[in-house]
Amino acid sequence: TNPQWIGRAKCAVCDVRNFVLFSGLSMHELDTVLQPIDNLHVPQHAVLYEQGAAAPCVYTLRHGLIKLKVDLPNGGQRIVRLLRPGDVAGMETLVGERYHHAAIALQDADVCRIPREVVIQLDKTNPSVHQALQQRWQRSIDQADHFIVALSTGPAEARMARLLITLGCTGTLPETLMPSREDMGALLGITTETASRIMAEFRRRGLIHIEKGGCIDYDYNGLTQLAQG
Amino acid sequence: TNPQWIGRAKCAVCDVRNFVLFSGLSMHELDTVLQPIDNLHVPQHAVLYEQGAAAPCVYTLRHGLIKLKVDLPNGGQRIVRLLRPGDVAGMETLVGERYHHAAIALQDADVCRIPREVVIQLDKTNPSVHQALQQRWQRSIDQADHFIVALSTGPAEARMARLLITLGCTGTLPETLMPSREDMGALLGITTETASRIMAEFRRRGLIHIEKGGCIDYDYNGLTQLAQG
DNA sequence: TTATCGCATTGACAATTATCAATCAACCCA
DNA sequence: TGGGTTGATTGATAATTGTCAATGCGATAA
Repeated sequence: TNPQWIGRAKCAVCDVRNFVLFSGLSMHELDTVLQPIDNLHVPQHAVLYEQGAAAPCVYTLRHGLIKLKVDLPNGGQRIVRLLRPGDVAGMETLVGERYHHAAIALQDADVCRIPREVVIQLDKTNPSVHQALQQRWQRSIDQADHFIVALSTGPAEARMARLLITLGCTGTLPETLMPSREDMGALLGITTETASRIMAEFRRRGLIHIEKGGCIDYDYNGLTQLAQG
Repeated sequence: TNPQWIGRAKCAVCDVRNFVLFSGLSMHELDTVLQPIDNLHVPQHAVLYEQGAAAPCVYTLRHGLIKLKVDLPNGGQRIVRLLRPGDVAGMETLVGERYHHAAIALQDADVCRIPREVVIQLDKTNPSVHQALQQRWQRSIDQADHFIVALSTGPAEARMARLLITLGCTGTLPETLMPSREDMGALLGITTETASRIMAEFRRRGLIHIEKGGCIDYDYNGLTQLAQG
């Protein structure tokens, strides 16, 4: 269960091309850049990169869901970000030597691996890539802020409601795949047991309907209500 | 108690010039850029900008301490970042229209106000400014991560210990000025009363010595111990 | 000086959450 | 089919934290 090489990237026919880093490049420019870019499949639970590892590449997420986590001194872990299609992982390589988090697939994922030098070069020469990079940076910050304000503030029940809304709102799937209770705990800064209790309670109250590990649907209004408290 | 205009910026003689945005510019380049940059004094508790306001400018902090906060739906507030000399506030103006937080001085502060267009222009034309900007972006992300991992994880006592270490480690002052208990609560996601109780308990245990609102010094080892739990 | 205001502290109690342990359900594999 | 493994759930209890109210303390202004 390690990342698997799929082939060279074909940005020109990429179905999420408009959301990823190179959406502003012309076909010609794409050709000259594509060579060193690989297309990887990251199976669920596979590790894209480890915290502290040398960081030679940036990754754009084409499909799936990836968590960025850091290990805590007491053995636990804390998830600091969730990446969705169009997001970029490992941007710290543009300024530093090492990855600041571990990147792990929560669902099967497809990523494009881009050597840092390619990104640095394009950032210099191509204004649209430059702008796209700035937007990714700001997006990371906005997401981190969301983790602080929405997922790390207030009682656990409200945080969980906000997490479910976060997962559901931006997901385009009809049914959202639920993270494990352990991951929910790491997302919210609570224990696995508390996460489980709250989810079970939500289900009993009819706020969510879970089947086969996926959430069939949920009561958006009810959850929004809880998210206030 | 509003920000006060002090004068035109004099980057060439700025005492923190090596830490701020334009450290890589030559004297000549500085001259052509300095015109639109103002030097402001921000008294303690003064608002540099409001959340959601139009964002025409970026600010570099020369002296003092500034908090970035967001208002919560229930009336409370959450501090998502602390800015120190050399940090930049309002970078979201480079990709968006409005400020994402309110910026308020925790201590008397001096800032340089730089119109977004100036920054955008220099980012295009000057590699050292470009690199400095990237570093500020990454720095914001790292700080946000620290708020999630260190200040929003684990029991309140451990979080408070980590906050004190954070405040003390990077402060160059012999004595660190303590934020109010209310701000500490907003920093850690706990109530003012809990913040007060923990601080009082730290003092009784001799972990910190407070005098005249400022913390004279603290037991670094003891706090580090607590920070683990 | 005295009144008053803002903030820190403390108390009492309720609510929430962690901890530790047990049980349950689903799934895989021999 | 049966044992074993993993993750979710639940229970009992202790520890932590929030809530509401009161008190103390220092600074400032009348």
